[in-house]
Amino acid sequence: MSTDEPIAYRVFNEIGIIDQLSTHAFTQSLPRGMSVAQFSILNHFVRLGHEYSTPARLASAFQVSRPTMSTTLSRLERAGLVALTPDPDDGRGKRVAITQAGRTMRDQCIVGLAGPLRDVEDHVRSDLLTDLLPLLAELRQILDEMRN
Amino acid sequence: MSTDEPIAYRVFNEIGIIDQLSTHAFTQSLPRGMSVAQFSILNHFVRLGHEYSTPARLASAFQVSRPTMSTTLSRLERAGLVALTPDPDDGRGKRVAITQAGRTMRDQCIVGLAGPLRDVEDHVRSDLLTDLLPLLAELRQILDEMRN
DNA sequence: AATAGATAATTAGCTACCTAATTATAATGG
DNA sequence: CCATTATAATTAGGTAGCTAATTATCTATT
Repeated sequence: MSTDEPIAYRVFNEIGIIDQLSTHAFTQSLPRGMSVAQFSILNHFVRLGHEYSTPARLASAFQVSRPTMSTTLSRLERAGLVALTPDPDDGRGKRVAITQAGRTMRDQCIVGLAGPLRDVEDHVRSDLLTDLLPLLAELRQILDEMRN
Repeated sequence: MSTDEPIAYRVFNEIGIIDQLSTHAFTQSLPRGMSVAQFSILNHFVRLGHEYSTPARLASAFQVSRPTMSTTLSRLERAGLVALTPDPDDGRGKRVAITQAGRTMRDQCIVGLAGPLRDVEDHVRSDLLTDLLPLLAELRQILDEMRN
């Protein structure tokens, strides 16, 4: 199927389908109302252990536009999972910090995701993921460099 | 970075970023107002050479929900790139056919996409894409089977 | 023949992403 | 010191994807 399409087209096509299927599966396993994007932000705080960040730095960390980060942070704030405060040193900026409820929610998400993740690892031949990861990282890095 | 996350999580994370970057780049190279999703549908008609299809079959071919296909087809119809007619044999169904304007638009999209696709193929080491494709196809197939 | 159950498509309402344009504040240069 | 330029965040408006619920029609069962 599609064997006459350019190789790059076919690769990105597969990637698009996988992204869609996996995002969907993971969303299902998250607590009601949580999305992968929102979880990623909570996870970011816990993993890096930083006290706080800013919308602009988060947008750049996730390679997402600032308006997109702005609305995702609003949803997290509305749910009480993140606190937004004005930056005392810069009247334009804001500080974003995870709340205790946010940490709890992050832990619940980790629990929910564990099953589906293990499922995938169990259904796939043992080397597939370890073979894929470096190749994907290589492609991602090149695409990242190209967009400048 | 993230070396303590589950391997599957890291793989899907890379895939998500690549999907985002590539979709963005390809959208830029398409004629004004066209999206990758819309192009894919036009391309589907030309490639398979079918006279017409139905919203339901298209939704299933692209592994997308029917409401999603419904709105994408509406946009294509609004742009005159696709024609929707009632199915004469089934009062519930519709037939979808590509128009002449749709074929012309599809050709323009192919031209626009050629540059970025060649760009990627030129910037990447020669084996990366051919190494990736079968692994991605394998993963996609397994995920596809798992969601049942 | 009538009722119940599938199926086709759409509508409503949500999240994620984008660009373009606004608003507010900082930083810089004449 | 003021004007310009840059930066932070948001608002407005658009596309793509989803689920849940509607409407219409077909199919099957009784």
